[in-house]
Amino acid sequence: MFYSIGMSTASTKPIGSRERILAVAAERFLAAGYVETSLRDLASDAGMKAGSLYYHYPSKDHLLIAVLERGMEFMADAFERAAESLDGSTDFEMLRAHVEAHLRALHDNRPYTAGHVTLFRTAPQFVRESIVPLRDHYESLWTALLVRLLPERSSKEITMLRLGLVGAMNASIDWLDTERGDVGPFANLIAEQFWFGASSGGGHGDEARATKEKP
Amino acid sequence: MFYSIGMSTASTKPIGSRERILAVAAERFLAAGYVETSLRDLASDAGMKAGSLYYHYPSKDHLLIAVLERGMEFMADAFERAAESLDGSTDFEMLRAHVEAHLRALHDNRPYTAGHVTLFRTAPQFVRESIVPLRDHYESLWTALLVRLLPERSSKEITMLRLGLVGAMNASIDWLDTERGDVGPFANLIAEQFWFGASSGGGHGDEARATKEKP
DNA sequence: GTCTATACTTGGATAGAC
DNA sequence: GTCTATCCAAGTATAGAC
Repeated sequence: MFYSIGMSTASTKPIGSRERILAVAAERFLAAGYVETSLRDLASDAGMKAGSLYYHYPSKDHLLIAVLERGMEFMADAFERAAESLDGSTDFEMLRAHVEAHLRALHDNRPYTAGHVTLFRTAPQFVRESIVPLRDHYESLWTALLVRLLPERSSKEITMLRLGLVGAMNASIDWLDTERGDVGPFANLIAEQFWFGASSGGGHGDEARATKEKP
Repeated sequence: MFYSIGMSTASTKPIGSRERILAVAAERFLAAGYVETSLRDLASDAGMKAGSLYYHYPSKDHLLIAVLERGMEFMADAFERAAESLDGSTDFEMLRAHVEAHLRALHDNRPYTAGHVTLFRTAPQFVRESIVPLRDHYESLWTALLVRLLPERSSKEITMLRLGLVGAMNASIDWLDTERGDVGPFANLIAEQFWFGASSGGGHGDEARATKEKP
């Protein structure tokens, strides 16, 4: 089976092999797991034979690293783009915008980003070590945001809150079906719950529910 | 290497082989992953040879099923024990008690329960299908609790809130080091944040912070 | 209940032709 | 850049002795 981006006819500019391999790898690693995916599987998906993969990547590990790196790049880019043009915002608006950016980046680039959530923990040590710097960088962006929003919290509390928030957002990859990709309502719910709490069932300013219920 | 529960001398009643195999499997599966763990590894940890495992379990898959089942039993038991003796409690107290019960069960039986969090997603299909019923049952306990606490929420919102809350709690297995096992403060933080929101930095009733800061 | 020995399969990686 | 052919390692599972 061929990966179907730009492969329909020879007229559309075909995607480079290196990039195509990366795409099918992200897809397969996520769907079937890293170890369960053989290089023969990947080669088949990419329309070539196993041995040919080594012309583009030096090993299976390096291929996984490339997938995870790409995923982290998507996430960090989204965060930084969301950070622009938020100068006049309220604290909650700022939080909400970043939550939405995270969720959107997570789901719009699913094979790469969800792979990060799913595969990192069980990846070979060599792979994990290669990715840690990128991971740390992304975490530091969230830490800085939360410190800014919650200046009175201890750093331990900030860490816990960050992990809880990110954990809650990432848990959505298991079930949030973006069939028409509207993560907006869920972003609102998450941000609202994080900021105001679940017990305050909707009575805290219109901006919190602005896009939540559109009748 | 031998698993060290009750194996010091022949005087202490030795743990049965079947149970010992289960314990080392939970440990190894969590630490190294399911596929990365060979039956030879498990046998070595359990003090026997690979072939002997088949006297106790019919396959590697069944061994993983047994580990995950045990984990779910721990979790469900803890939830139901927490549910007793909570009749006169406030809503928040009830939530907090269940959060603490979940976290305590999660960390006190770590190899089994964390295995559930880590291994389920990447487990062979046959394994996943076998434990889905147990998983559903545990999720239904939380759903029922949240419905009771938040009667005005839609069922979709309840689902999202449950997944967010459980996701946040489960994320703690990656970093919460229970070196002297005090999950209490973290349970407070999670419950507080979920119920009152992160922005309300401590000004909402003493019961919320009762055990949080003990000077 | 545990051991030894082994059958059988699959996977990552390399070499050299085209 | 891709293919074919192949090497070598490792794993699950089985059979039968003790």
